[in-house]
Amino acid sequence: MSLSTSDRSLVELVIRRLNVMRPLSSEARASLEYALLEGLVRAGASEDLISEGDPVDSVRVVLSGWLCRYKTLEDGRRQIVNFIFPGESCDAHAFLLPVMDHSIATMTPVVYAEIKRARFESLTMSDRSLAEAFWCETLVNNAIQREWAINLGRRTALERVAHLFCEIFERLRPVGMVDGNSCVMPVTQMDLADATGLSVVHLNRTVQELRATGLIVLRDRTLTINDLDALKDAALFSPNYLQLYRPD
Amino acid sequence: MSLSTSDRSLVELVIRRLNVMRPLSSEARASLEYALLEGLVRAGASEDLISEGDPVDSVRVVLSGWLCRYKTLEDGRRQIVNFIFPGESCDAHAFLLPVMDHSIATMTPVVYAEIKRARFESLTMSDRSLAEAFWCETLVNNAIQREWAINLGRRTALERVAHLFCEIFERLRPVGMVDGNSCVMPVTQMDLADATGLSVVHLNRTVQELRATGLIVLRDRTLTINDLDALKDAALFSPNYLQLYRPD
DNA sequence: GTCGCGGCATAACCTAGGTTAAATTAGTCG
DNA sequence: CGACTAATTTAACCTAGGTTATGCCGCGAC
Repeated sequence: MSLSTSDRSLVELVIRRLNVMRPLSSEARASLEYALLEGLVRAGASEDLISEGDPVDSVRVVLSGWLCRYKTLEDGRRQIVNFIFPGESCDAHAFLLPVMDHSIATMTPVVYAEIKRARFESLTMSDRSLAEAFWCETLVNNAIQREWAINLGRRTALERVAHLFCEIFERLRPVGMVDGNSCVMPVTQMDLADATGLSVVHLNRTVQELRATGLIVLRDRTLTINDLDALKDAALFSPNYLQLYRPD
Repeated sequence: MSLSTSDRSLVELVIRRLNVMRPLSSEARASLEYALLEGLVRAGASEDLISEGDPVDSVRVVLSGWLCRYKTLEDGRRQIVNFIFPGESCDAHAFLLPVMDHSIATMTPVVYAEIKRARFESLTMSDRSLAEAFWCETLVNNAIQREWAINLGRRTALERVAHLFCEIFERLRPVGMVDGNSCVMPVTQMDLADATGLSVVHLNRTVQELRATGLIVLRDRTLTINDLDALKDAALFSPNYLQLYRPD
């Protein structure tokens, strides 16, 4: 695939983000950059990249676009169990288990880098900090999954939606994808409903309510949060679980 | 702490279980066994072993008893986000992140082995299969967490409770803790409610319903599943996500 | 242009599950 | 054994959120 300047800067972004998780040696950064640039792939919106039951033999690192992990029940009920944002990897280490337990779909057009298992393992085995950075990502993912459990199990509709907006905003911020108090929101209300365990109708009602109270503006696929602290209060949102900042 | 014959057999059980995840070398088994026997600790029921916000510097491996991971909201709402059963480890690798994002509490008296971070890391660095076995555990945990998301977000009360019973049964089976079609159920309905995102009253109603249809008997802290396949159907339960059996 | 379709919005109605309260039973500590 | 307390059960009532339906808007295909 042909490389553009913007692809290169996206790769920089991934590396900068991993570097925040664990400081990477310059060799690690260089070899990862090389591997990423070599495996660039583009995909359209609403494509399944991998489905529940599929075996895995590569790692995908997202450079741009939004994806989601989801599971479905036999009768069609669908639950989005997590989003995947630029800079994050799809299935680091998933190849350690025989098959996928969930599916991954694109929600927008995406650019990602695909690294074959053998290549990925030789990268991480030759540099401990790189291995740890990817593992940290997996651990944070696990923490996000737990937060979603309490979101789905114990928060009201309003709190859930507010919480999701806070989380999206805070996860997009460190990869430079928020602009002031706004960020893109390139997904349908159907998707938001599937992520919050609500029906589309009630999701819509809830968004109306958040608009009416002036907490957010959601228009033209853009989310604007007028008062982030107030939204966090409404959501009972506490960002610790995202582990965005190392203490040291 | 003094060792009993039964402690030794519990340690065997942990090692057998990890060995199913990844075949372990005999040296790995021996050194792990030694580390486990050295760190035995007992705790009573309803004790917090570690709380949200605490730093972590050891790994606990459960030999007997039930624990749960939970999160709470400021106003007291509580969500149990997962159970921890004998043979499983509490927080393998959690020390890679600065602090805990959730709390872990005992639900019954427990026996566990505590391995300090440095010891754990030297164990896993000297044997790749051991490291992979523990990582697989973390990955399966992640998969369970996703299944809980769809459980909380998209299943009805009856399906949720039935699903939880199926999961508990299937997770206890490989560690020899089911007897025919029965297993212990040493937790209160309050706990089951917090795990399924229901109120205690409705949890009770739902259990009554499962009893009335003859699917289960729940009495004297013992769960008996009369027809496991029927219960799985009622729950839309599919055990893939537990990755209990390696394909090979 | 207009046909068709996907996404958003709103209304009317309904039900699964929450809440409150009180009775019953089981367990624990003297 | 009796006194407390924690856990279960049941009942009455209520509300958050689901369901069904309908209209509207914007957009791509032709």
